[in-house]
Amino acid sequence: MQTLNNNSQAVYTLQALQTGSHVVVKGLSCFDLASTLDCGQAFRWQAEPGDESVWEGIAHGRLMRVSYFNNTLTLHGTDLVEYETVWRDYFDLGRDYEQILKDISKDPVLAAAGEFTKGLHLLLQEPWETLCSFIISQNNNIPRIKGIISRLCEAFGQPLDCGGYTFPGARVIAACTLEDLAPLRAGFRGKYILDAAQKVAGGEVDLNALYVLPLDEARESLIRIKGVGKKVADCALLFGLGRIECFPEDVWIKRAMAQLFDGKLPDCAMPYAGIVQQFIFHYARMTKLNI
DNA sequence: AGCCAGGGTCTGC
DNA sequence: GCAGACCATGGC
Repeated sequence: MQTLNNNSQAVYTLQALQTGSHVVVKGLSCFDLASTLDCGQAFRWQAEPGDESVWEGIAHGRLMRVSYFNNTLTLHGTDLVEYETVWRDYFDLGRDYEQILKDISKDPVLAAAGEFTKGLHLLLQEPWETLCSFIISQNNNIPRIKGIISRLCEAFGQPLDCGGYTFPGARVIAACTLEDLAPLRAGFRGKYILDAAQKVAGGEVDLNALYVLPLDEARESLIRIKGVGKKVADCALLFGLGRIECFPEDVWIKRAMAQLFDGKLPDCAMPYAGIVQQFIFHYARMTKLNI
């Protein structure tokens, strides 16, 4: 079902129903939990052992258990109000990915990458958690990023009734010393985490302003933080603030761009740059570009 | 053992 | 503007 919002952009509306303490979203054809939750945009999701159709993670201060089967997404332990205020946007369920796939398939390489990664959705995560996570990501590998973040949450987050810990707020981290952060084993990134927390908690960097600031100004604001360059800033803007015009270029993307696209993103991808970036990243890593 | 990991900073040209 | 050393840590 499609309707129009006040910007005259097509809005994709899926039927969501509440059954008991679950919310069920039906008719979701272009969706895949494994590639969405384990493609290096978020670091706190885990598949049920032996079952890639059920995942558990903590976001927005809540433990969420999701499953996807037969074009139906089930969100456990929530209600329609929370779905509409948090999870619909988090899983980017208001966007028509079939249409995106159709549009980018004008380019044959993107068609292949899009088909390969079909179902991968962009996640709209929380700004501070995303910024902090991608500061930790620099010159690092995904398993170790997950470990550092896990220790960060356990040490400074709030325990949840059902297990696990929330991602600690910037204020909590800002009150720490470098020695407090030592157990995280974040290496040289510890001082960057502290500077980010201090600037965010102190209001020097206003993350909520970044939703609407012109892109270059938003980027400049983030780059004031020590340890934040263009790539980390773009990741925070894309994954934490939904700025899909960002196209973060890490080592994999640089390799893929040179090898697959002769350095230039095809025009048909431009309206969805950040989303397509995620397709290319996942495609490049999974195939190791041995084509 | 040595290289690499969703980079950034600092120095020196 | 651009190259190169360096930054901590852990997996392979």
